[in-house]
Amino acid sequence: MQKKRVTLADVARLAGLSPTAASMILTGRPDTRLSAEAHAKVHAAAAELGYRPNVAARALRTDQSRSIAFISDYVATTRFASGLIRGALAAADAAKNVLLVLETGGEPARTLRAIEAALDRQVDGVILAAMRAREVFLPDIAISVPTVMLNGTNARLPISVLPDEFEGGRTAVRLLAEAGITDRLVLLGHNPEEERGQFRSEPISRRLAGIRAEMAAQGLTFADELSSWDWEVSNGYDLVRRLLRKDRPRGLLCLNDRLAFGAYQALGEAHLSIPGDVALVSFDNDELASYLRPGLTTIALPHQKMGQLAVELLLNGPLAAGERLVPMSAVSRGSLPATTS
Amino acid sequence: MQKKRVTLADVARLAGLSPTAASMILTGRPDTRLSAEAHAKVHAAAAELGYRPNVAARALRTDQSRSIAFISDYVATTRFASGLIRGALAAADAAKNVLLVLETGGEPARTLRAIEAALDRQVDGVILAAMRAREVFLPDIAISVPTVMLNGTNARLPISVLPDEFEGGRTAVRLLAEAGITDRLVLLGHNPEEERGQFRSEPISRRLAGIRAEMAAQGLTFADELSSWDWEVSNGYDLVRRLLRKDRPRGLLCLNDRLAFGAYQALGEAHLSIPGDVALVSFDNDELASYLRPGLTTIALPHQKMGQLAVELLLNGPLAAGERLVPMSAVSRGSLPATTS
DNA sequence: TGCATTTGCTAAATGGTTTTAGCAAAGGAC
DNA sequence: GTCCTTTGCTAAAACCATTTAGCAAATGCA
Repeated sequence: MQKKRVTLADVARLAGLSPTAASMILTGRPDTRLSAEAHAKVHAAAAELGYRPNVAARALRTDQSRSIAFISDYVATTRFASGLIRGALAAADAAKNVLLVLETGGEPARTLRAIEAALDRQVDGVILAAMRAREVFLPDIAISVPTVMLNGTNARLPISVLPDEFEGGRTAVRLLAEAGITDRLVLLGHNPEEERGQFRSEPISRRLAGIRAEMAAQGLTFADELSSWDWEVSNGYDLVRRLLRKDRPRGLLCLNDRLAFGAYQALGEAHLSIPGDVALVSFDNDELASYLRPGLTTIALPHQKMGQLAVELLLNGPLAAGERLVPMSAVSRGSLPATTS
Repeated sequence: MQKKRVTLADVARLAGLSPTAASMILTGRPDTRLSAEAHAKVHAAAAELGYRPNVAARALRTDQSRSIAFISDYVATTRFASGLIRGALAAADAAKNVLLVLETGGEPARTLRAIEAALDRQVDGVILAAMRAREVFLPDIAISVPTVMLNGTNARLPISVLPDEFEGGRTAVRLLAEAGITDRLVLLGHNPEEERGQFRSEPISRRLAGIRAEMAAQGLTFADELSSWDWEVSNGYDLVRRLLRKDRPRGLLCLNDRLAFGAYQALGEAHLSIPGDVALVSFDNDELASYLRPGLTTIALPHQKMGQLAVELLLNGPLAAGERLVPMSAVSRGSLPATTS
């Protein structure tokens, strides 16, 4: 007993006009010559019947579905990275679009399948997102709709939205310098191969480049650089524990918040106080940063803005090649001593 | 110069058959009488041309879009809750479906808009998800497709997938008892109104009910019950700090992992060791639990399985009313003393 | 008045698939 | 040889909105 869906023809009939007229009026065509009276009648009829256009029919005719695909390697691995989706969702919603979310696990075969599934559904655009910034796999298939990379790069698709890691790196160092932490400074998480851009992540190389640049500008040097391939909590803990056996740092520059959390644990065990004995600055503004005690001062990844920008780029095309860098801003909590100004 | 999309008519022409035949063969109709030769020719032609069906056209004709809507209050508020989406995504993908993700912020107006947007797009089913288990707003609109609640409840829509909180609560207490923690036991996060089911969350009431039931069964009582409206890290810290001023608990039963993390911080400051001085059990298996030192033993919310089940229910209909309870299993890390068996 | 233009609207085609109804040929029963 | 059934396939309608081309009436201009 499902009531049949209301179609445009129903609206037209009730308004005493043709479907043509109803369509033109409801889609708000600019140059039409239909009377004000006709407009009123159609709108009234549509409202009365609760008319909702059939998107499939419209898509068939116009090749536009008002939906865009968000294809990512992982869906919100970090709570914070889910900001990418959230930002995209908000921007899509604002433009009366809808997001098709697909997950690839980073696997080429699934990526291909995901792109095809999206294309089959007539999406108006594709966002290829990476939860952790890095070079992204792009299958060898022509994507016939506008496409942007989000938080990742690929040489074959030079349209991307990225955090401004270089400036972010500089900001972190500046924060330390401004807080008067200028010696016994240790870098946590650096990885030599990484820095040479060999592996993983071009954006992370930029983060390091920014750090180096600002260190030089401030005339500072690191007393030590502890490298680690993974950047998990346990790595931070192990590195700092080992460090504390020989040296006592004054400041720790951690390449992400999880490393910093590990550092907190090691410092706590050694009964060192933050920021009195050791100050910390970190990157990402992971959910963790606000949980720690004292709160962790960190350079935030602007995930939400990035997601939003990606959708806006797609929708407001045409797309120009190039990178859009979104600023990373410092979130000051308690892991740096208050500036004496 | 975009090559035009390959249509079914193209395939039929190449195969030397009618579109009717091609359609029947490619959709795998069971009772057709087309020859084996015809099957071979159509499949060959489709493969050669790289034919992909136009989902919009198919949706128009069949009212089925092979896509389902995942409408949630928040997208992955907790990193862990994103398991809901991930599970749904995996199950959808396995059935060659796609997920339309929409966020409502818990607002009635946005919820209504989201449902309409989904229905406009001919989704085959709707999942109404809540990131934090609770009573969910349901707008007064007829949803013409199969619908399930995920991690939330609503009296008007009695089809839901929920964690088995009652059994989960019992498991937590059993874990403590088995580890020999039977006195100076403190409950952390209980809220009297909550327990009476007045506010927020029916599922959480069940968690408490399970705890009470198993405590009684084991002949145990709580030495103290610390209540708090919010369950953030800082609440756990404050409560335990205050507790330590007068008492020293032997075991802490925390109602979620964030509270437990706060407890870790307070215990650490007081130089109490875990699990030697104080043992902890908690709920959720938030990402946090694995970061802590020692790791936090916690009763996991089976988010991924729940998301998967929700999609499977929709796809394998017909839907019977009722709750599907998904078991919560214990994840043992280091916050309980090893069992002496 | 006669012709051209503008105004206000509609008929019909279109998009790509599924599905209903049915056709022609072959085979079977008698 | 006739009639009925089965086999293998197709023509055409249907789904619903958009859009092109164009029609009839009214208006403008001389």
